[in-house]
Amino acid sequence: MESLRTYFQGFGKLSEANMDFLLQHCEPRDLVKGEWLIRPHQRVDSIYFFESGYLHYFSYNEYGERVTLKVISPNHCWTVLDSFYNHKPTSDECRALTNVRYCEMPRSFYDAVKAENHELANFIQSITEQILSSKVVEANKKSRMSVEERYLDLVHNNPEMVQEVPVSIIASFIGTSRETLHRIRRKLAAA
Amino acid sequence: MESLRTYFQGFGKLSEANMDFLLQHCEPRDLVKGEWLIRPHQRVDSIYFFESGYLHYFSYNEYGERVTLKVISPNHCWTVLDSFYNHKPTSDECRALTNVRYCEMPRSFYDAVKAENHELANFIQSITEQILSSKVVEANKKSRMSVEERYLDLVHNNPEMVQEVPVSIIASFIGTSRETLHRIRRKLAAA
DNA sequence: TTGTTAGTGTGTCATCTGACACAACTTTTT
DNA sequence: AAAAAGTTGTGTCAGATGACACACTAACAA
Repeated sequence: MESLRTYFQGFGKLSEANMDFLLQHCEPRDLVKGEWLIRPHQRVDSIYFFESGYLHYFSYNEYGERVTLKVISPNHCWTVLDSFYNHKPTSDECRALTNVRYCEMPRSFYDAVKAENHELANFIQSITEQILSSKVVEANKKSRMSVEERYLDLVHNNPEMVQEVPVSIIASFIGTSRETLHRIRRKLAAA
Repeated sequence: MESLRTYFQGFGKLSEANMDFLLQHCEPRDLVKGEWLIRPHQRVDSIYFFESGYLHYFSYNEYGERVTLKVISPNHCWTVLDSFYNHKPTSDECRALTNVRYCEMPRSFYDAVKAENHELANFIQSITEQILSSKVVEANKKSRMSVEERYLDLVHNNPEMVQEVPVSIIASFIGTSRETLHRIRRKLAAA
């Protein structure tokens, strides 16, 4: 739970009372490797914070091919925003790639936090703004990068993920085939 | 100014008094083709709403190549979020591709709106959430699409932009070269 | 232990793409 | 009107990529 406190502190100052109020309502939970966090066609009614482990967030395209949308790493908040904000089911899925420890904040509590007091409402607004901003910065950065640059970026910024997650999933995460990623790795190993 | 009212209404209900308060502080302005909205190394201290015309939002990579980050279409709000939220200069640029009519909401007013009353604060929070959600949905959608699919998507959803904006800029917007986009257009024209 | 399944390493080949070169056409400037 | 600058159409070619095929290894269950 302390990692979640640290995570929130990174977004700005918050009184101790409000911070405790926030943390009180986050349920700690576990998944074993292979379990689903999100099953297809369910509604996502919680925000998740991951303390340890990796998850695979994916969907299927019109040809039935699995498409990786994200590999979720520890120490981040995450949810299926479209489903969470708009109370609608998602066709996406999310499965544990390793054993996972996480916290769950149900929507009812998220709404309660926003209504509790000004400081908490502003804090949530600030988090939303910062996540939005970093999403856009990240998307811009990625749009400039080649597959090889994206892989090197991953090795540099998230070496543990590269160890823990199958090559085939990392390949689809960075937008290429298993074979092409393998060529890149072979080339880098030779150098 | 009515198009801005319609745009805001799309995000949910808002009392007439608050809607007027919101619209009162948006300054209508113009750009002629080729003028800069954002110059390199400036700080972006406003949110913009575009009523007509197209703009080119771009930066330069480490090799001095110009990279298109977005082609901005009418009836959307936009700003350089990282610069706006964090009060820091941006190295990006934004230039009018055609004559442009737009409204400007300075940060001072954005902050005042959030502090004005609960309804406005919630309204801003809701807009931020919806934009964040649609950003993620859009990024996921684009990650699944080939260059040709992205072009067809553009022709379908924004045919006017394809008419008004140079092919070379559309090409870099959808992440390919001028020549490759030309091949795609030739192929589609033949069919 | 053995069989099964999932994941990885590697070669071949057809196709796609980017870079370059240059001609044709448009728009803007002088 | 002439010149200059910007934009578009097109061919060639080398290099990158995806699809396929198959051997090999690791993980796991019977």
